Amino acid sequence: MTQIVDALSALAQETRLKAFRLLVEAGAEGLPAGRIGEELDLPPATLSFHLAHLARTGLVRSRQEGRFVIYNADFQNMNQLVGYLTENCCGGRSCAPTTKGVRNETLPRARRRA
Amino acid sequence: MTQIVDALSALAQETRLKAFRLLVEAGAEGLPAGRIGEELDLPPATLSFHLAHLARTGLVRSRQEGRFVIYNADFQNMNQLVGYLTENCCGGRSCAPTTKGVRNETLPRARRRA
DNA sequence: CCATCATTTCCATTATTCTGGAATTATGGA
DNA sequence: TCCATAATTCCAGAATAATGGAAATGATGG
Repeated sequence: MTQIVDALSALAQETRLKAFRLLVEAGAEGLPAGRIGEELDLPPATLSFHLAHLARTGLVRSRQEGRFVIYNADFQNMNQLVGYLTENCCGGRSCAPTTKGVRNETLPRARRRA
Repeated sequence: MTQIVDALSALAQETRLKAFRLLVEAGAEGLPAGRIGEELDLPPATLSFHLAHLARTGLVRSRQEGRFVIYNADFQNMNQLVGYLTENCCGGRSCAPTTKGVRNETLPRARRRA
């Protein structure tokens, strides 16, 4: 539960949510910290603070590459978070996205459950 | 985005997450405030503070019923939150729930009666 | 109305989080 | 080595959130 709360609070902040979305867009390769700071127009200390926060919760990982530190989203952990919410906070209902375009073929066929 | 951040931060707090889960369990009928305070062992002012927080974000609704105020989870809004996360924060990956007992490669969890 | 119970509001206190300048560490190149 | 660049840590102030006692509001039955 603590882990879940931590992960939620990591995303419950505009700057961090934006940063995380950039990393999601960037995919597995990730982005150098500075690139994120540039996009979000953040002073380095503030940027570092937020990236560290995301990293502490496991939603994000970092690796050194040359003089850059590359961050990337950890999709596995993000999956677990969404999984938790779906299972524990949706009362057994689908909680699947209902937005246009995207049809959830990824869902394992929600077998009826009376 | 503000809405999403607000909803996330509503859940990003242990007391509120617990309260919300109680309401999810309780389903559409909901629970009187006092019942929640009893379960979570909270002084009334603290309880009210957190319920109001959840209600402000729309994750929860309340109605007066006799001398009780009944709270219930708003599954529609919760769905939207999960939908947002799935679509915007999962990079197109499944992020799908394992509905009921189904095991997913990355989900080490289990437990919790069906 | 009055007593009582349920809940909220008020308010002060404490705790936590956010912010960013300045100093520091790390890396690579000339 | 020395310099430039990338990023983090240090630190302190500002802002926001959580806590809960006490008083106020609201609802119901007598």
